[in-house]
Amino acid sequence: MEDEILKEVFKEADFTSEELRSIGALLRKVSLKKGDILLSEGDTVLYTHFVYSGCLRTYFLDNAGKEHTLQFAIKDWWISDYTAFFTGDKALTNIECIQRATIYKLSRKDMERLYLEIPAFETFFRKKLERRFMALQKRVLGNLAQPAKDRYLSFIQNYPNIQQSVKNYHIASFLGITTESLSRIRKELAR
Amino acid sequence: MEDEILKEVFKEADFTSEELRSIGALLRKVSLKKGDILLSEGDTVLYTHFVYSGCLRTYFLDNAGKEHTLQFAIKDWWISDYTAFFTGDKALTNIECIQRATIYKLSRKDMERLYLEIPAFETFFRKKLERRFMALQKRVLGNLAQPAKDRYLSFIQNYPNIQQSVKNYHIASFLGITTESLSRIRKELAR
DNA sequence: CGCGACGTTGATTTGCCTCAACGATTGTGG
DNA sequence: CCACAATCGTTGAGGCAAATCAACGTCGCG
Repeated sequence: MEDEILKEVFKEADFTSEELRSIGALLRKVSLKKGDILLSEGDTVLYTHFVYSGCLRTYFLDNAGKEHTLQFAIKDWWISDYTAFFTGDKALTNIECIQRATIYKLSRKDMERLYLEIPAFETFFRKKLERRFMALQKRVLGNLAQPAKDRYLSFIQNYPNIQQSVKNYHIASFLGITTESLSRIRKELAR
Repeated sequence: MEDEILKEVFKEADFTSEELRSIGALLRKVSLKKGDILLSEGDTVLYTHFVYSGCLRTYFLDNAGKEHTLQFAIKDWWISDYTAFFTGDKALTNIECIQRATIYKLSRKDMERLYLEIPAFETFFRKKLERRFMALQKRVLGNLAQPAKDRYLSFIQNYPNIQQSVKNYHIASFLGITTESLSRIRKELAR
């Protein structure tokens, strides 16, 4: 994997150049086109993925057949079915490429080894996890405390770059509303 | 701090007994009675807290004056305003003791030092964080995909021990519904 | 061009909220 | 230990935000 890309993946980390090299040797490039499924419900989840370009989403399919988007990922984000990735259980979600993407995958096995060998590696992912945790908590709070319109406004404010890459029905399924409701909200805001 | 308690706090961790001792030296016991406020909105959050006994809750107060419970914590759980604790920002939430409690607090400063000195300490909290992350994601999914009744059923199934310690209006504010709605749900389920 | 995917609009329904009143339970001071 | 108040939970009537169901534009693409 190319050096500039590797530096970008771990730009906030505190690695020596040898450490960086040995980590980079474990990342594998994957190219995806729009519509590709990176992961399906029921799969064993061996990898987490760094998004170098493009856009992906994790979604859950409920009993009624409705999709609920858990996560979007664009440049510089990591994406996986984390619950399955952390526990070893089968995936409950699906990951779909929604805009032609280049990603780099890293296996749980290699991560476990790196956690032991390179303390700074564990620090890097602990901090990533802290940030993801905060974002999720903010989302829970939004779901509890805000009506749909406010959640939509927060969304386009917090993820201006994602908004361009995704369809409105993806946003609706992320916010927990129907496409019709989102359409009406957007109409009202357009005034 | 007493050795048996210390062992319980870190029972899943892989520490040497010297490591355990030096960590234990940094934990401070705090006793709380029902109604005590451990942390208020606007505070600087210097500590995270291990609950040895009793029950606490983290809640957010919205503009309309409504409470939204983010987290309950009973025996063996850690509790804080994590967003403020991680970032150093002021707390946006409050933490209240809802059942006489004994807790042990650990400062961020000490944690940072331990992260550097004892890699197994970072592993311990990374894994804790992974579990918290999974729980939160499950909650987001529930909010998106389930009606109030199903969320209530999941709650009493997942937290049977907490249910005894908290009032119904605490549960309602956790589920994102009113006490009246919860009352009607319970009535319907009682049949 | 014509078809499928996406977004919009309208009519109606529904799950949950609001407001108000009233039991039940808990806690407390006399 | 009882009396009374405060807190907590329940019930009912009415309202609202968002869902459902159905139909119809519009855009992009094979």
